[in-house]
Amino acid sequence: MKEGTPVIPQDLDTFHEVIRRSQEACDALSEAEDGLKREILAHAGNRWSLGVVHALGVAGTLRHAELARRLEGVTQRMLTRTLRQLERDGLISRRDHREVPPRVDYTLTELGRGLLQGMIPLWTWVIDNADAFRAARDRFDTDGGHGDDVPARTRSVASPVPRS
Amino acid sequence: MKEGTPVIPQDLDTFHEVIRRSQEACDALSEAEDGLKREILAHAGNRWSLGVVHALGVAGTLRHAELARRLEGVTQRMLTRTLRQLERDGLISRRDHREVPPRVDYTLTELGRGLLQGMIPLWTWVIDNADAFRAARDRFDTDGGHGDDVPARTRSVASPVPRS
DNA sequence: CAGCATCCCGTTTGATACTG
DNA sequence: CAGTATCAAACGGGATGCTG
Repeated sequence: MKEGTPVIPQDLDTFHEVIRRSQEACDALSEAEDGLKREILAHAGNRWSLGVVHALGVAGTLRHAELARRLEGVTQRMLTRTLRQLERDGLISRRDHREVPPRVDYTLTELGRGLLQGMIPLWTWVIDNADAFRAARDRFDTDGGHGDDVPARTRSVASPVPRS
Repeated sequence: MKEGTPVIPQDLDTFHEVIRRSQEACDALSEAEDGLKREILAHAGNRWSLGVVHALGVAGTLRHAELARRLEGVTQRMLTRTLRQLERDGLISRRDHREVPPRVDYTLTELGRGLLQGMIPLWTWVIDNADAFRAARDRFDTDGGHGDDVPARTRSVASPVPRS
């Protein structure tokens, strides 16, 4: 287990301090803000949003087709949808050159860059702990759910079918 | 517009530097990792996951019913679902005391605490820029989509119906 | 109290085909 | 090339009722 060591070495004290701060921040705001928070996160989890934002963050400006190529696997439909949503959220800006072969390009806004920056520590962390995630998942699925760590060990991995 | 000033004052140079670093981190890993990254984010956006993780982060350990009370609005079904998912991801750990009135409590794992910590800067940022988000949305919806910023200004706010 | 099963709805995602 | 329209599948999410 050469990866069992890192995983947030913070003291629990420090940890709760930080959480407290965020707690206050949340309480200081209305429910609407809390919804917004979750909404943004939800959009970020929207399957292609991350890829788009990241691609634009790296490349600066990209055309529709270029984005489609970089994400590879996305359909025009979903790409357009995603772009619309991101645009609506003010994360990217759309520029239509209105030329005869259509030409539209997208770029991150200030807001979009800010979000991307805010994301990086998080998902760098996710990548660093990818093994831990997989291990946890394996453990869970192998036990057949949490199984209950029943004293009588009748569980014996009856259902090898993971439902995810 | 007393809120038009802040919004990430970083230089573009610094910005691209940071993005570059994350780009390398991504490229250094397989597609599976990229999927994992998105998957985690998606789970985080799952409506109740955030609340559960946050609640556990603050309280340390909570029972099923206690969580239900704190989230208020969640159904047992969704709470159980969420807990299962989080458990599977290795973010929380479940402990069944197997007593006669059932008693199960949940707590964050090391991994869960790490994720929560990684989340905080992000969503603090979201809260800080809540106004900017709302403004962007207003702007977008009022224009009737991106509308095309057509030279002929025929748009004149025809559809006051926001479809979200 | 904890949690599972069932039904049921809306949204998201995708495959495909079509327009300017 | 950029975008829309339509259809169908998958999933999230809620309501309700039932177990141990």
